[in-house]
Amino acid sequence: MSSRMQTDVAKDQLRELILDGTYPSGARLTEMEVAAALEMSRTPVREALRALAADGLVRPSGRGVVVAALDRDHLDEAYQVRAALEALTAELAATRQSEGRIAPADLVALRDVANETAAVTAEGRFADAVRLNRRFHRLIAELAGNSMALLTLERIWDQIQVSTLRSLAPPSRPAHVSGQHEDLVSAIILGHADEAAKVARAHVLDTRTVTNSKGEPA
Amino acid sequence: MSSRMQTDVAKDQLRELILDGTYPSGARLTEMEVAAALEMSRTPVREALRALAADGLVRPSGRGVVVAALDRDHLDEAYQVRAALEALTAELAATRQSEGRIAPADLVALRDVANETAAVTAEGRFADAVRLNRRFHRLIAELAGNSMALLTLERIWDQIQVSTLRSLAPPSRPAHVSGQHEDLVSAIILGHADEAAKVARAHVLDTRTVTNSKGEPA
DNA sequence: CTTGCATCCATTGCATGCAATACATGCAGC
DNA sequence: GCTGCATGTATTGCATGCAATGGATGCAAG
Repeated sequence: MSSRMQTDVAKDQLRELILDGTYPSGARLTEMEVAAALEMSRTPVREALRALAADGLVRPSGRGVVVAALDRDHLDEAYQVRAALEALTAELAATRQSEGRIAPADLVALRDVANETAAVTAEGRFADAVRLNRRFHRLIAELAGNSMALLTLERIWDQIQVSTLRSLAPPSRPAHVSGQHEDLVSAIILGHADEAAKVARAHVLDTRTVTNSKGEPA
Repeated sequence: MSSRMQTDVAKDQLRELILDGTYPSGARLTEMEVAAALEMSRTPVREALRALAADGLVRPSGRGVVVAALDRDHLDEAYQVRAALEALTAELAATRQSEGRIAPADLVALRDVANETAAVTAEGRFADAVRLNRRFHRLIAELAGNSMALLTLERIWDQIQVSTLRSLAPPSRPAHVSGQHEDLVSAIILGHADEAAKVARAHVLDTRTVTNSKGEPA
């Protein structure tokens, strides 16, 4: 049964196509179109679309579904939830580290990703930067050892990503963001749970301000 | 389209049956059984089961699905996420209150539910207490005005509820719990955001300890 | 040129058929 | 009596047919 059903294939492929902007937000998808594109029947496509709707990536709109985008208010809400959860994962990761339950190699990997993210951002490779940034935050969530938090965050990240795709802008202060990442890594490595939580929350809310405000001056 | 499809009916009914213990955790459900019980074909049932699986209420298990229960570790994870999110909603609700954006009647309603919860708990009507307790927490999430947080919490509440159904035990210190509810209501009414967050987090983690520990003495 | 309405048809929601398959059952060998 | 394998069967995953529906289209009236 677990042999990757077509439903799963369809869901993963559609998710990918939505998150990389091939199907931009607002695009209308019909079962038959997608079925034709993925060369399968309507049934698995239908199930995939419903699953994506449950994840908030598409939204039923009259006939068929459209790729969803959060409006400004809902995007703000998503960032608030994300901030709360990333504060949690950062805190948990730092705590585990202070208890010696995190492998040094994992911390090295985390720092490497942070550095790589800073590098590609500085180079202006924004698509790569988005991917690495997300990987950075996911690594922390994984270090937290809370699968429920990770799962919940993945859903929220997806929604934020699809909602901010069109404004695929560089951070206004790349060095600032990289510095925050660095601070977060340090707090985790040092096992400072409260500090890690504080930095993580501030970082997420800061990111929200940058990507989601009209004209916040530096 | 929005005219309550059979898929939705099936999902809601099954969710209800699972949450009230009619289908206890571990019970195996087959598409055909459910289809017969709900008097519809396999297709909408199938979609409902997949939706419930995405919500974590059932889990595919070989042929068919079984009603899911979180093991001790995952239940702990769920409580951590819940604590983080309820701290957020309490904080947001208090903030809105301090900004005068909450109708007095809503606060009265909140206090009423808290009192009623305390009353039925004291009376030993535990099933009612569970329902009211959940309503209490949901009211706060609604006052927070963050639909994403509310949605996320609903999912987690569902999973916790189905996982703790069998131990439908009274809180070991009902007055203690009621006092925490009271403190939370007060913090929100006074608009003390930080305090509300702190109390909410502590309350959830306290609940976890009580319901999820082996033999914590009173 | 715009507005209202009737018609049409694309598209969905649901039912059902069919093949694949995982699990249970029972039998043989040890 | 226990273990391993073969066979049978229940149940799924997917495809497809059919009726319902709602949005688009075109026409007529103002």
